[in-house]
Amino acid sequence: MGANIKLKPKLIQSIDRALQILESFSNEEKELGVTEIANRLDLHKSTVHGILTTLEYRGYIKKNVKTGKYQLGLKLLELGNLVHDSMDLISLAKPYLQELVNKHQETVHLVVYDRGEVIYIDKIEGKGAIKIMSRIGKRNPVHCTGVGKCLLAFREDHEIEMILKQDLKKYTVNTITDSEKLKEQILEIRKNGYAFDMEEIELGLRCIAAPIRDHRRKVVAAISLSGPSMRMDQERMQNLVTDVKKAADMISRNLGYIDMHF
Amino acid sequence: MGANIKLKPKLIQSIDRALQILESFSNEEKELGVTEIANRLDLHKSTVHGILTTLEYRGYIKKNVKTGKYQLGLKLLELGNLVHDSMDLISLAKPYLQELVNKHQETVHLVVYDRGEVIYIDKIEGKGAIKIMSRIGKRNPVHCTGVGKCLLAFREDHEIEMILKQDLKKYTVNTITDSEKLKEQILEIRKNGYAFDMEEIELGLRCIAAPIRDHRRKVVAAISLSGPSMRMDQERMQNLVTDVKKAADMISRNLGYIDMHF
DNA sequence: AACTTTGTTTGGTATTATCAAACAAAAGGG
DNA sequence: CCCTTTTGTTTGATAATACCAAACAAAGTT
Repeated sequence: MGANIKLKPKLIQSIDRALQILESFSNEEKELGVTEIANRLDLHKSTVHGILTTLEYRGYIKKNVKTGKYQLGLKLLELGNLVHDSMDLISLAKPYLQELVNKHQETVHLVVYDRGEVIYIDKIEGKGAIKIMSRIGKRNPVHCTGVGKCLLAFREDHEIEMILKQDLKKYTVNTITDSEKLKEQILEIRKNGYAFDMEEIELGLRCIAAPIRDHRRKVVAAISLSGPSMRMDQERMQNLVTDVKKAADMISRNLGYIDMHF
Repeated sequence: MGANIKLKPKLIQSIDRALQILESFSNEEKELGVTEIANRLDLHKSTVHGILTTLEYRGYIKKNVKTGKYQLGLKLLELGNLVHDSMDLISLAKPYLQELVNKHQETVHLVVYDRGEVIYIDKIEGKGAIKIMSRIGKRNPVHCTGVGKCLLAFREDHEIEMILKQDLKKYTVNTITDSEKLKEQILEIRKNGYAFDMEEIELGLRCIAAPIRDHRRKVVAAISLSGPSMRMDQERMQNLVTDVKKAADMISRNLGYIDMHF
């Protein structure tokens, strides 16, 4: 669970269960039955039924009358859109991300940092046949993604130390699990203003990432351009750095960031 | 509440309250405090606090450490996106809607029917200075919107009768509140395959709407092109009908609909 | 610095969510 | 086609749990 060291606070059981039910749905499992959910969360089906009734009444769940199963409701589309619209960052960054995609035909991500993890808040796919497995709202660790290392590099020292102290889970042979080595790279990233991910979370996946700063010069987000290793040799990656950094800088400027170099 | 005749079922209080809290947020009120919510929903602040803690733990709510107030969380972005992705209709319709917007520079909507009401599931804004007040996820009555009348016209007769029997709320001087007159119009819409909204829900707002059918020839959605009356005179509207119908037909075809006219 | 207003924590109480069991309605299989 | 199995729904008794109130803490305001 990343650097989320927070202890589980006193939760309201029924609400917590309701939220867990919502999260049981996924792109692979768009429809779930009562007993299916009950087994998964180890609850009684009558309990699940009651929760579903409440969720359905408010539009968070919809029952498919044909199959009798349940699926996520349109209320979530509404609330999701509300969140989307409140994030100025997304709409502001969109044109620059689109430009990157158009020019290089690789998938681009926009992410923010949240409690020791990275959250994808926008994504534009390249035309390439190879799709990157990612999803808006998805969380990933910081130590093995380009954007993650970018965001980590500009956090406060004590927070970095905290992450480094924790167990750096190994995802591939390239994942950096040695905290000393990661620290070195963080210093590099700070100096250069960009990061690479050399198949550190998934074999065959490489990316270039760069940080986004707001008007207070604080790093608040990061973008990345990812592609399959076969298209991402060292030389091309080095060439892409300029464009990725430029896009990130343009977004920063739109957030009120003023470059002090002159 | 439209034709939603459903009685309030036995709801789980705490969950229902939690959902009501989520819905308290809006574009105008992105941040709310504990007591603010408590007063609004007539709950004790300790109760609200407990619910918020649970919602926050799961990421549905995020506390702004600067202001101390709460706002909607990124988990809703994730779930909203999940719903979005499961609706093939949206992505499938997008290019045709975009084409309409590009050509006519007016706002376009994509809607579905749900329990006697219309729900907006996508929207692309025109470049025009006058913005249409609408929002993805918003519900509107069927009797006074172009899309609503479109969707109603192709429902089963008994459902139409049910809607007609109900009180047709007056929104403007142009709102059709006479069920006989509405019935006549519905027959017209069935025959012609498109509907007008002549400032029936909001003064100064007109639109052209057309139905979308799936592979079973069933009307499952509708689109509309809306604009301010000053740009929407009778002549232009009549001219727009062709393009709106054409876009709707193209989307229908993408859903597997096969036209039997030949 | 005193006073509001706000968010948070606490624990007793009664409401309420939960469980189990029985029912109903489909689905599957012989 | 009927019987079996699985699934969704309803019920009511019980104990757990969400709720309220009151007290506390921390800001914000005058």
